[in-house]
Amino acid sequence: MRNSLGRNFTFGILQQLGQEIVTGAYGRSNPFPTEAELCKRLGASRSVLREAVKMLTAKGLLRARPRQGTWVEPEENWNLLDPDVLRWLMERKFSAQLLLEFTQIRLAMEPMAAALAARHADVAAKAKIRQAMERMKAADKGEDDPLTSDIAFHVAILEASGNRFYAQLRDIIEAALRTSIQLTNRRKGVRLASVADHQKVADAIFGGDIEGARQSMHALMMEAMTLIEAAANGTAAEDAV
Amino acid sequence: MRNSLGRNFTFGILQQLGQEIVTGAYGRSNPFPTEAELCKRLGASRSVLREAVKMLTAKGLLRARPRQGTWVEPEENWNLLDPDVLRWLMERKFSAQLLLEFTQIRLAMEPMAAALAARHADVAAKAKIRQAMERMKAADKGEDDPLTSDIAFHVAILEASGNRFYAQLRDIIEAALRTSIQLTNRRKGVRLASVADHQKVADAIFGGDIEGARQSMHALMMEAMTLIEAAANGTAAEDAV
DNA sequence: GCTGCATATATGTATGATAAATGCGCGTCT
DNA sequence: AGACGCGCATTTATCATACATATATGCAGC
Repeated sequence: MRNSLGRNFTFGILQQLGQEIVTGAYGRSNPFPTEAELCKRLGASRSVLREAVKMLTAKGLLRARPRQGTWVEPEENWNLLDPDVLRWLMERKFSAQLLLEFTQIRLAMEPMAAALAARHADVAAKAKIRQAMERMKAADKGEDDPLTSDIAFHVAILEASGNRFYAQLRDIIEAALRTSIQLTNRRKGVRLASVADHQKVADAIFGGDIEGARQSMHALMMEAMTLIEAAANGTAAEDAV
Repeated sequence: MRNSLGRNFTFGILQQLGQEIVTGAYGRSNPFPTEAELCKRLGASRSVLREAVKMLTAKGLLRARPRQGTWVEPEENWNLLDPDVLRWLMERKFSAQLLLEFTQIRLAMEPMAAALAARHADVAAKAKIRQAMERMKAADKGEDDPLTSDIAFHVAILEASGNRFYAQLRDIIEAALRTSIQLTNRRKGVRLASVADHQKVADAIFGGDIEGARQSMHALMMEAMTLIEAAANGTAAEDAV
């Protein structure tokens, strides 16, 4: 039974190749194989292989031309904001540097999203934020999962912004948080931002306090950033172990 | 000769289907056709059609299951930050609202990128910014293209940030600017931000003035935002004509 | 040394056959 | 009557193969 990776065979090949590519498995010394070679190596027909390669092309990882072959695109052309690409990177080529760069994105976006949420959030959106806060409180008492409730909180705010682009960050922030927790957790019991700090953000949004929402979310992000910067300077040696 | 759309047949089908999808051509009343039907309609073989569909799947626009068929995903699952998707939207389903939401992203990201650039930019990155400034000055005198030189300026700063995610915004900002110019230009002679305002940003970056870079870029973005908000409120009727 | 044609090799396209997944309806058993 | 399960039909998924097209490379001719 091939279908063990979640969906279908093509999807599995996509994951495997995607992960291999982002980890730098193919380069000058080991160029990306030809169609026929990959088929043999992966035990796949040309159809599935080509479809997987096309998907990777669509994500900016590969490019192909007749006679010249298929090659891995330079990293600056990868669609880093594609959920799959970011997940592969985070899971297979995690580095504190990568997480730091990503958090710089969150540092810019999330305060703005909170401000927009304070301005536009409708009843349903606020209810979702409130619900996430409940989960965080429960998690604080050990009655819910801290990671997923934290994700739910940030996602709820992004969606409450009423801006489709901010809402789109949902998947990539989820991917990043889900893997980055490893780093911060590894450093003995460093606690993430407190429930109270999250509550401040929520309250500002509920009260329509635009600047308050922006600033309290900014504070939250700076907390995370500080932790990551410390880890980036501290775990280089540990990572090698 | 089929190869008139830039690359190959598959690529052309990808563009066409992508544009059709984002404009809402397929919905409840007109579900996405089956493989065989599309092949006939587009005069394409199953290979190219399936590969194009896979690429659209990779961008979050489509999803397929045996017996159930292929369908257009709800809009919140589209990868709006994929350059292709954004371009299709901007070119084929342009709206002031969409541009406004996108500019809210720029409003958050670009000041941060400028701040990072003021902090990290190396000699080469600064040279590129300087070069873009020269182009803008030339454009102001009618000796260069205003649009592409403006794009070059913003892209140079994004790349100077030293953050891969910010650098990745290059393509989507280019796509947005290239099409959005229509809107602002349509309103008789509204001028874009002045060369002097851009120069302020550049100078702050050259001088390592982090907060200055952030603030001057923020001012630049607010200028653009104001124009777009005005257009969003003003051109609704015009657009209908 | 240059031009241009032949050729080899990679991807691109076309097509037929078969497998697998799954909604739906029919029939059966209780 | 109702619940259960079996088989059928439909659509994508996969496989195999043939042929087309683009293009880097090298040889031939000047």
